[in-house]
Amino acid sequence: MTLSTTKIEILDAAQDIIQLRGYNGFSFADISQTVGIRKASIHHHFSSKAALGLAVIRRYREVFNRFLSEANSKGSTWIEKIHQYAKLYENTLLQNKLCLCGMLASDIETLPKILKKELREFFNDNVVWLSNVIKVQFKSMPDKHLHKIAWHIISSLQGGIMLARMQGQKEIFPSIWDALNLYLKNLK
Amino acid sequence: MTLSTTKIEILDAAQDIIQLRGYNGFSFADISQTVGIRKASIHHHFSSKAALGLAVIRRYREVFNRFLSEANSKGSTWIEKIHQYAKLYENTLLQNKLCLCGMLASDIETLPKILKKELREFFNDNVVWLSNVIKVQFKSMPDKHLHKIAWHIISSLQGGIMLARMQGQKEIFPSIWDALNLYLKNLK
DNA sequence: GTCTATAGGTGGATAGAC
DNA sequence: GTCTATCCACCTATAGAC
Repeated sequence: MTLSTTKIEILDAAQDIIQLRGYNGFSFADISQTVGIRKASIHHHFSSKAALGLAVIRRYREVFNRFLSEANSKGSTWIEKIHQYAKLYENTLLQNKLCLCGMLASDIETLPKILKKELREFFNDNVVWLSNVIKVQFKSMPDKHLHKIAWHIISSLQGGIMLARMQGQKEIFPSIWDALNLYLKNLK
Repeated sequence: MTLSTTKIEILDAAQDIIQLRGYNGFSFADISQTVGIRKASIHHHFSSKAALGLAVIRRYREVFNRFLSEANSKGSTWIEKIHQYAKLYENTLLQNKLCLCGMLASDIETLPKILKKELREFFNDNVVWLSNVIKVQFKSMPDKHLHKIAWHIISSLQGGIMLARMQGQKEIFPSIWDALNLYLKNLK
């Protein structure tokens, strides 16, 4: 499926604003200004705010999963793979943004139902990927335990990016990776 | 300072809604309905939305700090103290809410300046408390390292509560405490 | 201290011309 | 596919009666 330039620009603008200010902090007026079209014209491309939000999450999820696949094929150690995963968060922080889905996770109670579903699937993908990465090292570890570790990794990184940005001290984030790294190396 | 009943009810309602839906998801209309007074009457107690928000954070911070002081005087081990800290988050999750300040941390880009300042001080208090608790066990550990560990604990718990609520799987949270516990026990 | 009434702004969304 | 014009709901905030 090919997207028109305008459609992509709208998606880009919407994603940017959501990662910066959250779902309730983004409006058609903001996008209108960034893209350079009128509010009414956005509705030609996306029927509603929810439809636009859904499209943003879907695209983000696809891009994210493509990154994870590629990280897999690079043949590095399990720790290096998780470090690449962490770097993804750090790059986001350096743009003063949160992970799109981390931001939406805290907005969950105000989201249209269809967005909640897509959001949970994004995190399921993440848990599955991390679990598989860890499993290579700990072959006999039960899935339940693998998932626990995966959720801990995601929680630390999502919390870390959120707090480092809030505090205006980006150096907080790398130190969280250090701690996480120590935790992973002591696993058995 | 004594607060009138109405004032307290307004603070309670505002805090509840912010912990559930965030700063941009809370309105005078919501509070009006919960407390049972008209929107205009709220302005008699709090001059603006920002003033109300600030009062909510200040009170939360005070209550939180009182809890931390009490936890200190209970003479339990350092791990038990941090576990009590984690329990505080778990109780919040069981009400389907986020930590007030965790929620506001993700809303940071949309907050009035005065709220940002108070928010950062809340987290500074938390870092100081955790650092002091850990220092009892690791007396020669440099402050910088203590702060790293503190930020990691806060990040995991804030991220954990956010994700467990989002996923609708509250059992994710205790498993994050397990991981954190393992991390702490391997510190040296 | 609470009310009604209202101002002035912004939100998402729609109709219809071009 | 983009525009103008408009709708209605909701927002924070204020004036002034009671």
